[in-house]
Order: sequence, then structure tokens, then C-alpha cells
Amino acid sequence: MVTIKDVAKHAGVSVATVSRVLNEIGYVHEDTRRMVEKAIQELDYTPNEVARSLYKRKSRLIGLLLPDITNPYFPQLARGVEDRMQESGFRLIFGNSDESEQKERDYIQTFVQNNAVGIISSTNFPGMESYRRLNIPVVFLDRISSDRPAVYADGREGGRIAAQQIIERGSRRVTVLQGPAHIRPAQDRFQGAVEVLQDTGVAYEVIRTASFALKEAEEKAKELFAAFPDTDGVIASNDMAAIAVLHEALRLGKKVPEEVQIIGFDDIPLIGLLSPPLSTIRQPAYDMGYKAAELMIRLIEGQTVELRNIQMPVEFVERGSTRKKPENEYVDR
Amino acid sequence: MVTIKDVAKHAGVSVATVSRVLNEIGYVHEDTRRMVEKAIQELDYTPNEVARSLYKRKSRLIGLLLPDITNPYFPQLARGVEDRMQESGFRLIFGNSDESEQKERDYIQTFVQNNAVGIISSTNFPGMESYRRLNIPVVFLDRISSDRPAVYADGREGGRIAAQQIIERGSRRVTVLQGPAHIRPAQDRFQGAVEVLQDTGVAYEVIRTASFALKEAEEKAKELFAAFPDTDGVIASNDMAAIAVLHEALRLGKKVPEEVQIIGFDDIPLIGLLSPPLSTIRQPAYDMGYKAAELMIRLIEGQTVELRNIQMPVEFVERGSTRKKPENEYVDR
DNA sequence: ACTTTATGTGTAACCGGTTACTCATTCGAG
DNA sequence: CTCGAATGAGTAACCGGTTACACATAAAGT
Repeated sequence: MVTIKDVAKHAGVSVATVSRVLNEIGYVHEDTRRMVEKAIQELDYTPNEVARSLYKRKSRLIGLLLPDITNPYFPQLARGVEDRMQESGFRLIFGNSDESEQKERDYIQTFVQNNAVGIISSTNFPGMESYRRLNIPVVFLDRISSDRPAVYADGREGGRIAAQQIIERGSRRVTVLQGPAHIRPAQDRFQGAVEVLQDTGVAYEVIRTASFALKEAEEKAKELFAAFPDTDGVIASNDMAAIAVLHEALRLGKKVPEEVQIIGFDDIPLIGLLSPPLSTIRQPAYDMGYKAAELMIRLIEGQTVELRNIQMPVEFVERGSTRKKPENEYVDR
Repeated sequence: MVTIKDVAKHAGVSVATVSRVLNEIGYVHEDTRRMVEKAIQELDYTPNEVARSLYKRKSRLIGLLLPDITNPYFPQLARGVEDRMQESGFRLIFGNSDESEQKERDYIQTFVQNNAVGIISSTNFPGMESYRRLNIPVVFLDRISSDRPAVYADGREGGRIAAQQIIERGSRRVTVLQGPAHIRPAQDRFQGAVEVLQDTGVAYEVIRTASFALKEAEEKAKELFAAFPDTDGVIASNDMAAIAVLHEALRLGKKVPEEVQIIGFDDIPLIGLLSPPLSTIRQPAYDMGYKAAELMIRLIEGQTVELRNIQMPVEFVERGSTRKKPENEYVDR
């Protein structure tokens, strides 16, 4: 391994001078700089980040914690984060938490042990002690917390839109899937939907789910149609759940969207290719990841951050699991 | 930050003794050990990996390089790798290469700079100088190279199976999508398919593609039906390409599988939920990632590895984009 | 001509661990 | 009872960078 000493020797200067050249700090004579740069070239030297990190007590590493990269929603988030970080020369230590508190703790610990300068996390436990103790910036992604900056989509509005749409398109006995209780955006969606359902006086039922895992979603889908067989509209807690519901509906011989309308949440890839293609509330996942990274970078650089909570807009994506909207409401105007 | 010195002071011993306790190395009196452990507890001390890594010249970090985590095939690979690594206490520095040589080089450099102990890569440039120079183990994943150990699926056999199936199911004018020329598994699939097509004397055409990007696949799908409008069977280079072909076929009003059969490759999530659900050649992506990590760990631990190239089996997954197999072949027996 | 200030470079301490080496004490074998 | 081996623990060098500080020389003010 080529070290700064080798470069110093080769260029006939001290390590301090090489370091100055590397970091473009302090005075270095133009001729000296050239000598050093030549030496660096010739020896193909790259500074060891570990040594640097040790002295500075900070690395160029960011911890990224997601529940499960295998869930089609998360790759987009991850990619957004990576792209922005990469632009500023940060690298990611990546982990799947599987919605397990222990795994989260373990990862947070290794992030700290590796002098990570920040953590971006789609945690399931935002209030966890491990986060509170940290003295590096934390940004919650697709999550909300009162103590930490966060980037998330407007779940409340999403829920409202979903309910409005499903009602306008004719559903009268709606079942709403309530996502995990401890995840704010999931609750917001739920509340937004219920809000509109109540205001408009449309009958609705609720099915609770505890996680975002596909397996659980499948069970809940069965439960849904068993408990409320006359449901004619389902607002799912996310697209994976919507898929499970769609499958179950089809299995039971129900026509979608004629007999049951289904609206998902997220707009994960390929969801528009199902049959019928799923209508959903789109979250800008890539952008959310990107913004979270951006926020993180500002935090790391100690810039005063005006906006610590970034709420992203959502939109209804009309596809085949909802019926066409009757166009008789606002005839003129 | 709590350091080993704080622990030593608190326990009334030297740092060497604390280190011995931590690493369970050398002689430490039982009473002393308890004192130290108590101090560690009370101060909530965790050793700094960076310092450790600097002295040992190796970290607990593994570089993982994938073309694009957003491509539905890769999350599974990544997850397999992560799960196995996690079992042995290794962590991942993760990067997307976007099939760009420059990005790969940059990532390899940072892996080295951070004292990564190994690199697992789905590289597009296995012969690249940057890999050859490395003196840490490299495992290629879903790729093949003569100089490095690799884990990949049996593409040749997969191609053969695809061709056999599509022929048995009645296609007589097959178009084969040839994946990127520099990616061996893609070529193997292609060759396997062509091999069978030639042996059986079925007419076939070829469309070349340069990358695995969805966008390109869409263009090529258009090109395919423009150049060979009477195609009645398509063997795609992967599922994303198969989706593009399916879409284009449907757009042109062709019935799938009645007029055109389509076989994909990979078996990515949700592909079985399309309409029609895509028949495909399944690669055990999660297992491949897991095995690659396992191989890497053996390499790191310096174990003599008998099997440096691990080829995983593939299988045909029959779904709706291929027709039913005529069952008249072996009537009695 | 004489301070000041700016420029240029080297020495050595430091970051937080690990380990080679040293030294002291205890134990067991002959 | 003696001596080598086993046990237990501390000191300091080391890993590869960064930077405070010292020092020398050149340029700029007065």
C-alpha cells in the first residue's frame, strides 16, 4: 500500500507538505506542488480514508437504513439518496432493518463505530433511545418525528384524495386498510381517508395491519372480504397491500373495478402493468430520497436549515382498478 | 465520545488490558475482566472501528456494487448478500454503477480507501484494470470472469430451456433478444437459445441490445415487431425486456400468448401479476447473493475454496405468456 | 535600515485502537 | 528448594493521515 510517507519521500518533501497539497490548505510553493502531484501520479497514491477519518473523527460515510430493499417501494428511495450523496462524494453504508428494533440498534451502532457523519433512516422506531443519543444528524425518510428532521409525503392529503376519488367513482361501502400504528405517514393516510369518509357520510370499515410485509397483507386481504363481503371499495395502506387485495378479490370472482374499486399508495414500479393496472396515490419516492440526502448534506455542513420537515406532494394516478369518473358534476363553467 | 482510555481509567487498568478483554486474547485475570466489563457497561463504550481498522489495515466493510438497485432484479441479490454478511458481522458499502466504467472505478477506489476487505460486484467490466490490481478478494455476482471467483446462474441451460419450451408450445418464427455483448451470462442465455433453435431447425431472428435499461428495451421491442412482424415467439434477454415486448405486442393488438409467446428471464417480483402473467426462466437471485457472500467470507478468512465458480440452477416458470403444452407426445408408456 | 507580515516547509503530537515487548508474580516439576 | 513455564498486566510503538507550532526566508511598510 502506498502511503503519504512514500509520496513524501519520492517527492523529497515532508508528509505535512504532501498533506497540504492534498487538501489545498496553507502555503505550498507552486514548484513544490508540482513535484508532489507528480509523485502522487507516479505512485498512484490515494489517501487512506480510514486514517483521515480517525484524526478528524468523521468519515465520508452516511448510514442508510431501510426496512427491506426487497419491497419495491424502497429501491427508489435508496437510489435518490445515493445519487445525491454521490454528487457530494459521500458513500453509503446500507442496511435492512426488517422492522426489527434490534437490527436497527445494531446498524446505528456500526454507523457510529465507523464515524458515519449522518444517518438517513426509514425507521419504525423514531422515538428510540438509540436515535436520541446520537450526536450526528439524523434525517427520517418516509417517516415523521418531532425531534428530528424528516422528509415524507403528505399522507393526510393522500388519504383524502383516495377517499374522494373512490367516492366520486361510486363506492359506497368502503373498507380502509390501516397501516402500522407506529408509523405516522401510514396513520396520516388513514386519517385523511376516514376524515373524508365521515364528512361525506359514506359507510366504511377498517382493517388493521401491523407491518408492510406482503405476507401479512395477504392474510388481511382474506380477512377483509371475509368480514366485509359487501365491500365495494378498498383504500389500501400501500401498493403491496393493494396487490394482495386485488388478488384476493379476483380469487373470489369479484370484478375489479366493476364490483370493487381498489386504490393503492406509493405507485411502485410495474404496478401499472398489472391487470387491471392499479390506481394509486403516487409518492415521489426518488425525489424524497434525493431531498433527504440534500437535507442531510446541509445538516452535515452545519448550514442553518430553515425547513427541517419537508413534505412532498402526492397525486392520484388513475388506472384500471377504479372506475371512470361520471362527468356530470360541473356541467358548465 | 467514550474511548478505550476512559474505560481503562474507569476500571483502573491500562488500555492494553481493556483491549485484551475486548478481543478475548492473552491472559486477563478473571477479577480484572469483570472490572473492565463493568466499566464498559457503565460508560456504554463501543470500540471505534476506524481506529481498529487503521491498525489492522482491514475493516469489517464489504463493497457491494450493482448496476442499478432500481432494476427489480437487483434488490433480491442485494438482500441475499446483506443477510449473509450480517450473520458474520460484515457491513456493506453500497453503490450503483449505472453500467458506467467511471462510476465503477470511483467506487472501487473508495472501497479500497475505506479498507474494505472484499468486493462483490455485478460489474459490466470484469476485465477492468481496477479489479486486476486489487489485493482483496473480489466475487463477481451474476457475472463471469476467468480471473475471479463468481456466482451466476446457468444461462446456457436457461436459454436452452426457453427455446425448447417456446418450440414445444408451438412457436415457429422466434425472435431472440441478445443482451449486452460484454456480459457473459447474457450471451450464454442467447447461445443456449440459438443452439436449440438451430438444432431443431426452427426459424429465428436476432435483435441486439446493449444494456439492461428499460428504455432501451422499449425501443428494441418496437424495432422487433417492425423488422419481424410475423414473429410468433420472443425469447427476451430478461424480464424487463420481456415486459417491454409484451407491452409493444399488446399495443399492436397482438394476442399473447395466442399469436405471440413471450418468455422472460430472471423471474422478478410482480412479474407473475402482469396480464398475462409472464412465463420466465427463474434465477434464484436471493440465493445467488447469499452464496456470493458466503464465498466472499470464506475467501476473507483465507479458507481454501474448492469451488471458485458457483453456477446456480435455473428453471422454467410456466405462466400466461406461453401456451399450454400439447400433451400428446407420450401417450402410453 | 528595521520591523512587520506573508510565504514556505519541517517536526512532532494526535486520533483510538492493537500488540510486541518487558517485567513481576505464581505455579508446578524435579 | 530451585528454576523454567504459565499467568497477569503495563509501556510504548505503530497504523496513515492532519495540523499546531516552530523556524526560515522573502516581501512590504515606515
